[in-house]
Amino acid sequence: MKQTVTIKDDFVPEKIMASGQCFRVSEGSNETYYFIAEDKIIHIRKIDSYEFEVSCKVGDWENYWKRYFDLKRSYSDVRERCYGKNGFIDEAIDFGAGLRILQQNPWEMLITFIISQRKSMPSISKCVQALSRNFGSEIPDGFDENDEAVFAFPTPEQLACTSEIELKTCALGYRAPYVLNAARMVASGNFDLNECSKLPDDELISRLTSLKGVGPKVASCISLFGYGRLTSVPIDVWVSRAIDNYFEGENVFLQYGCDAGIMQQYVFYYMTQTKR
DNA sequence: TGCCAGGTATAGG
DNA sequence: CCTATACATGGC
Repeated sequence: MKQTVTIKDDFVPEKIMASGQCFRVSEGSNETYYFIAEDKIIHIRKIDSYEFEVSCKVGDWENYWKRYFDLKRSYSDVRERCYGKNGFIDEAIDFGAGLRILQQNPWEMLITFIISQRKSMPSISKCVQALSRNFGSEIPDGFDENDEAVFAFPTPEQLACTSEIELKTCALGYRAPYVLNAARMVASGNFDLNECSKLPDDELISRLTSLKGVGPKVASCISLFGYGRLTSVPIDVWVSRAIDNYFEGENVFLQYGCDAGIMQQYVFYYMTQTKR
């Protein structure tokens, strides 16, 4: 169903697509963006300053996508209250205005960020696409920017009954056993992702890092993008470089408290886009 | 061709 | 606690 929605806050799909938090987004013609999450797909196109044309299943906009895009939160308020504490962060905020932290599915984040280690963002997208196409279910009436069928991200059960050999056909390399183990742990009920959402931030991280292939950085990404823990600050090579070169080795994100994860995202986007 | 990509596990000090 | 090294794969 097509409908017009009003979003009176930061929302630039192109920036979100390039921000390294979701790997199932693509751009079609007429600046239309295709987001896939779980067993859902949405097409989004800007038609006016605050007006967007969205196309998705009836009810999904209200019941799913508004939460996915974190539309309850005012990111312009966040930018305003965080501005002025640090010159480099201010630059990153200005550069990245339009970004949001998506509230994605924890299972998808778990697998996606296990895969992400020592891979480029395009490579991660290709792996996720291959996993979905090979092991996920086709989304009924779902079509991408090339008018081709779209596949949902595989469920824990679907991945649990694959093999390392099969997974390696998706270019997972040495991460294949990590992914298979995580899938079996979740599918068997030995690792309950829903229960994890009840844990405080630090316990959530330690629970996640108990899985093979999940270290502090990957756990921070799952915590931030999958569980909406905005205090999480994933420190990857780019953010680490920013800390070394522009923050005199100090983790300046901590002083932003509940907005720290958002500041991290602005800095990551700024660093990667400008190749600092 | 060597280096890097949204790192982690492991061994050794 | 710390540091060093191996790890698959693809792009440049």
